Amino acid sequence: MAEDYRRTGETEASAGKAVSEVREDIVRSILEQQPDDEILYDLAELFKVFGDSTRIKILYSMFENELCVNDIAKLLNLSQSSVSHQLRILKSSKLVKFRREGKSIYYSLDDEHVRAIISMGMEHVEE
Amino acid sequence: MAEDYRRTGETEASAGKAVSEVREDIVRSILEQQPDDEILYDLAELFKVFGDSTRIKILYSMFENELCVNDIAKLLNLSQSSVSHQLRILKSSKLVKFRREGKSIYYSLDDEHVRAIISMGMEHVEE
DNA sequence: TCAACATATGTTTAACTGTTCATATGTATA
DNA sequence: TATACATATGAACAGTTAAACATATGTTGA
Repeated sequence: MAEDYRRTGETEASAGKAVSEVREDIVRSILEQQPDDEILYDLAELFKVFGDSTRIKILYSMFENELCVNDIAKLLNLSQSSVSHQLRILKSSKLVKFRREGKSIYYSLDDEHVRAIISMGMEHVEE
Repeated sequence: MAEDYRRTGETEASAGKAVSEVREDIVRSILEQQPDDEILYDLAELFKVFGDSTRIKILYSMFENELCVNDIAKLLNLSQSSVSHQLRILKSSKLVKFRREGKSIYYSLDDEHVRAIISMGMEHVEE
C-alpha cells in the first residue's frame, strides 16, 4: 500500500518503481520489523497454553481466588491427575504460581498479564 | 483460606463452619460465577487460533499493514496453500478481514482486540 | 514410623491438527 | 474466450497432545 512507503519517506524513490517492486519493498520492510522467529514461536506456545478448554476453565476458576488441586478437580469435575498435569503446564508457562500450606498446595494466577489476556479474549468472544 | 470467603462476604455465615465446609462454599460460589462452559470453550478455541507459530507470524506480519496471500507466502517462506488454509481459520475466528482488489485479496487484522491480545502475550513472553 | 491424605509423574492410546500435493474456483486481460 | 495469475479447497499423512490409569513422592498427625 501507498501509505507504507510514504510513511518511510521514500515517496520519491518509489515513484518510479513498478508496483511489484514497491510490494517487494513493503514485504522486505515488514520482514525487518518482524520479531525474531524464536520470540514468535514462544508467543504461539504461550497462546497454545490458553488454547485448551480444561486449562481455560482452571485459569478462570482462579481468576479471583487461589485454589488447591482438589478444589479444582471437584469444581470442574476432573480427575486429580488431569488437573495436576494441566497445572504443570500452567506452571512452566509462568501463568500460575503456588504456595504450600500443610498438605495442600494453593495455586493462583501468576500476574496481571494472565488476567488481561483472558479478559481481552473474553471481549472478543462475547461480541 | 480466610481471605477468600471474607471476600465473598460470608464471614459471619462461615464462622461456625468446618474448614472443609467453608471450602465447599468457596468452590460452589466460584462455580456460580464461572461463565458457561460454552463460552469458556469458545474462549479456548479463540486462543487455539493464536497458538500456532505460522498463524502468529501471519498475524504479526499484518500488524501494521494489509497484505495479500502471495505477499505473506513470500514474506514467511510458506506455500500458498498453507497460507490460504491458515487464513481461512483466521477468517472464521474473526481475527482478520479482507477486501478484494483485482486478482488479489488483501487481508488485515479485524479489530483492536487482536492487536491487544498479541501485545499482551508479547509482554508476557518478553519478561 | 506408619497410615492417610494431597499432589505429582510416567506411559499408553485416541483424537486432533498443520502441511503437502493435487485440483478447483475466481478474476483480469490479450 | 482462452490464458495466466491469484486464491481456495479436498484428501492423506505425520506429528502432537490431552485424558486415563497406575504408581510414586511428599506431608501430617497418631
